[in-house]
Amino acid sequence: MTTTPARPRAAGRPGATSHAAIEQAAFGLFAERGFAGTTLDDIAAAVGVGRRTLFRYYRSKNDIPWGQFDRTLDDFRRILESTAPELPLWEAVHRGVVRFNEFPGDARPGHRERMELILGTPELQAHSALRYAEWRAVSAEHVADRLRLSPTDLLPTTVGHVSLALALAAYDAWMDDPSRSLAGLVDEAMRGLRTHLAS
Amino acid sequence: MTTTPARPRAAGRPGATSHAAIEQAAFGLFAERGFAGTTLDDIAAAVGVGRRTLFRYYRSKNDIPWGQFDRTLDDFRRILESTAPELPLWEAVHRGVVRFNEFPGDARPGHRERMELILGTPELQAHSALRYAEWRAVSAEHVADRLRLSPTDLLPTTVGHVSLALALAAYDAWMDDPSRSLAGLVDEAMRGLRTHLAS
DNA sequence: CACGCTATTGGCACCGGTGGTCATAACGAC
DNA sequence: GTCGTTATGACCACCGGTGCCAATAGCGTG
Repeated sequence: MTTTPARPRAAGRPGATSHAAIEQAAFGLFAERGFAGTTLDDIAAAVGVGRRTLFRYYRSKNDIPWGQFDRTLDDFRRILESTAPELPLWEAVHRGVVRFNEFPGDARPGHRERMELILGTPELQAHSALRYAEWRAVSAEHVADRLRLSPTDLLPTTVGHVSLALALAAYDAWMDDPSRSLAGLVDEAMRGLRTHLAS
Repeated sequence: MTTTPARPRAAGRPGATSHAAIEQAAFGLFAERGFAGTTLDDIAAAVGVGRRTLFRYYRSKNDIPWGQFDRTLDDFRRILESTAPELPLWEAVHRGVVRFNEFPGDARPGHRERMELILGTPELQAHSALRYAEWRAVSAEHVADRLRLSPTDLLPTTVGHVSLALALAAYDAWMDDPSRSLAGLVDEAMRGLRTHLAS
């Protein structure tokens, strides 16, 4: 879980590998043989490390494609906190989601490969639900903060679920058409929803 | 998968059990020892069949709590089809979701037990994502039909995701407060969302 | 009533992911 | 060099899931 620690000075035996090395080896194998077709033994061998050691870097095989998601969540939290407070709440959250999905050009291919793997593999789709729950909690907390409600109240959780819904709809569309911008699709999904509900 | 077949005349050897019997035994054990703490051997023993046989009634352990979900999906489809065509689309879908979540008083305790298990068990939360995808597809198809779009277009998938989002937010709230009506919570979530987005 | 037909059962072997334990290796500090 | 610390990797056991196949139990027929 803890990403490759950028410890000031290491105390004991140094790690035999790193998250980056594992992910690189793993993604290579996944691309070659598919996710299910790649065993942990394969990955361990490719990394040059014991199979048991992999579990000290990732909680499970399913966690490997998600990488260091906790960091990503911190980013999202920071983005939401930095939205202009004078914006209507819905728009603040929405812009946060959009910004969260803006990737610099060079990060895009890697991100796309990752998401294709995740969204195209049933085991991983299922596993993602747990990650999404953490993501929703972040938006729900933001909404609860601004409205002085509890994060478990109906409105904050609803906004959390709906924000995720828009992002996932955008991802679905992005999978169909890589040429579109992800952030643009999130925006379009929101416009579609508002129009849909406005009648 | 196929629910206990109501075959007109059986040809070969009769089944040794039924979906109902398996679910009953399984839910009993889950309540007693938890989902993870119950092995398939336990269930098989309780039902009085071989472990191997369980897999002919349910694809996996995770599928047992969901029961006959395909039937439920058919219900949902029928409910959507029977909504008044003069209603604005968003409202038709919304009412469909609300009706789908109205349970007759006597079905409620069982349904609640089932959903508590599902929503409270990480493995099952994850597995549910696959079920939700089928559910979303039903609403997306309905929207696509009425708008003469493809079910994979952005608006239909968005509506599918958002409808599910509202239902799940309602379930979250229902878990916190069993005294509320589920359908009422779906309705309240939708009202909250419309207000939220209207500013 | 015996016979064959047929669908279901259930045992068995096997794979892969996951978790526990423990001896051991490699480093920094003293 | 010794000690404390930390990560490693081997061994083991468990469980879910799958392919294979022989055994089985009703049914309809002759």
